[in-house]
Amino acid sequence: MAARDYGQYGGITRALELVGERWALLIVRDLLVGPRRYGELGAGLPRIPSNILAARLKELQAAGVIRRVPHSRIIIYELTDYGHELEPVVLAFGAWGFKALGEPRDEQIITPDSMTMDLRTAFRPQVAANLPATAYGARFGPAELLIRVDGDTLDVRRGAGPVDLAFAADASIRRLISGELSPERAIATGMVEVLRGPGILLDRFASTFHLAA
Amino acid sequence: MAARDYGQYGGITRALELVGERWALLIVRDLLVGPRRYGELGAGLPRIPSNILAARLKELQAAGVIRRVPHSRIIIYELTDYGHELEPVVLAFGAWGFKALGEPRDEQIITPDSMTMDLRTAFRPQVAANLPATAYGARFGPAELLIRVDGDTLDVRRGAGPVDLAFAADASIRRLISGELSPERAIATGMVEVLRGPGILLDRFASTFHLAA
DNA sequence: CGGGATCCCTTAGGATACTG
DNA sequence: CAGTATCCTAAGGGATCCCG
Repeated sequence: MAARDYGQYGGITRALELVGERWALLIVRDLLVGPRRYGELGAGLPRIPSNILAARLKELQAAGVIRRVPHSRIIIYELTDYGHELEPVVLAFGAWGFKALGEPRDEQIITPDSMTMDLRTAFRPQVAANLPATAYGARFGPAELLIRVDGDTLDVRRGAGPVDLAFAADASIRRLISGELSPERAIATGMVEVLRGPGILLDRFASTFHLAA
Repeated sequence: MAARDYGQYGGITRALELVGERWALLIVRDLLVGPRRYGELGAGLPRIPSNILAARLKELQAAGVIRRVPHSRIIIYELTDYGHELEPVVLAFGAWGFKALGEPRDEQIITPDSMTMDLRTAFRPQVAANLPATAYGARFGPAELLIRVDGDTLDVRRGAGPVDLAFAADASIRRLISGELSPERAIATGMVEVLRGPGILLDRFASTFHLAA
């Protein structure tokens, strides 16, 4: 149960001992979106074995990265302050990996939490600050996100709500964010389907969320 | 040989597929210090099995993170541009882990490359910019580093050279950097041994390299 | 039903030895 | 020096079962 060590004394080896095991950083990623229950974490991590999830939660707790909070009958997992300090690392790491994303393989899915973190990664506050406050409703397969941009702040949460633009997309949203695909062509080719509101707002979306290779 | 995937389409999962395997990020860390040969990498990664090192190098190469460069008879590994973009991530990750470092266990060693990266992590350019240019010679067990600070730039390399202050320390150097131990006490208790130059310069060192929990 | 624990099997990782 | 080859252990994967 103790994470395997590297026989070395240093910052990076220590970090890897704490969150370097398989699945661990993905648990942290999902908890950065918000506190989650055991079942929610399992649902957001496709095919993670239940025993591995349980083991990682114990290890992360022992490492002081997460906390186990019983709420009446149910149990909530949340990041400690120290765990929360991983946010810039996870975002930067995600930005790096985003650039290497190709087309999705068939068995790959998009979960609400992973999409939320990718949006945070691609968010450009300095651009958004000069644009009007906008609410987007985005549906990626089964996942529906409510994306609110106001000034230089971003708020993403699950579910629906009043929005200026509602659209449905699949993984090709990546090509919109990377700039490989223009908003016009995304709509014209049907890769992004506008459900409500003026399609021109997709331009604003693409300016707000941008991360090029 | 293909790294195991996570069945998910997103930036962080992609990053973990590329450099998330055990040892991989440590190889990247050492290559951030400079190009290295196979044997040098093995020496800097205590107890890494040779077959694992070979496997990781192939995977990292296939991932576009490192490059294999034959130089006449010998072979050099170096980061690609894309691999080099991991530098801020590795530094931030190392800073996070540094805060959780306790006392070293007996079998833990300090390698020149890991110490170099820890120094880069703890370096405070804005503080250094207001101090005179200084060269330190630091010996950590068998590893000897030449640390040159000039304005807001830092240069660390192996070996000796003309320095303003030469000192020997062990892993307790961490407590100096974290601020748990004052430079005066570090010298008084013998944890840091001044070999050459005025010991007062250790104050400057502690101001320049600081990373508190 | 949420939150796990247990089982068995597969595969990656570790130790050591060996080779061009 | 720069890797392969081999053997073995331990961690991960998948399904199922359990308990409050």
